[in-house]
Amino acid sequence: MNTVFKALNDPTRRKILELLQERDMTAGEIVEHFNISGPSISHHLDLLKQANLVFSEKDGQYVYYSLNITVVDEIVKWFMQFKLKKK
Amino acid sequence: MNTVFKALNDPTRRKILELLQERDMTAGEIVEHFNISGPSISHHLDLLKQANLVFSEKDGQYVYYSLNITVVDEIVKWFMQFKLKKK
DNA sequence: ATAGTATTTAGATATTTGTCTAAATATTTA
DNA sequence: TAAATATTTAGACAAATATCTAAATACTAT
Repeated sequence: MNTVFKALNDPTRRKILELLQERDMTAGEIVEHFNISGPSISHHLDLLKQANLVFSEKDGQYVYYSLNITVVDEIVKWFMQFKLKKK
Repeated sequence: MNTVFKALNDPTRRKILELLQERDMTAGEIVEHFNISGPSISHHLDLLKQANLVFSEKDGQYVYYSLNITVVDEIVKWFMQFKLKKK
């Protein structure tokens, strides 16, 4: 849970999630959407992976990134405790 | 949204939210739940307030803190985009 | 008014974080 | 095999963050 909130605490990483929500992309394609160096984006992708928010799959010289929605369930569940218990 | 994710990116602050979900508390009561100095907790409460995650109300020499759930709606909505659009 | 309690503000410090460039690794193509 | 392309790793650095102690502010009670 720590890694998830950490991963979400950056506008660039949240934007990456929104991009991947449209379609899967290679690291390079993701880089093109930002004015940030490749290595920096690579680092962001690593943090998203550590948080289990994205998958990565190598295909030749490319690496495809895609969303992993299963963790979103956990987060929403965490927030729901605040909605529910307040009467 | 930035301030919200920032506020959530700390275990102490998330614990404070969970405490307040049980009942409203004074700053001092909150401090008792942690091995962290009063000023540090005060700073955490300030960040939670900036994110509109908590209210504070002064009553005599005490300051009562309570949850503000309205922001939770926005966050859940943000996460829902990932649940919905993936077909 | 003085002393005591509750909380916040100020300032300092060590750690974490986001970014960069340069270099390394992996793959494709000429 | 050599050159080109895609991506990650390594190392450096400035900015942000969590924490502390000391001091300031605000209120209560003797």
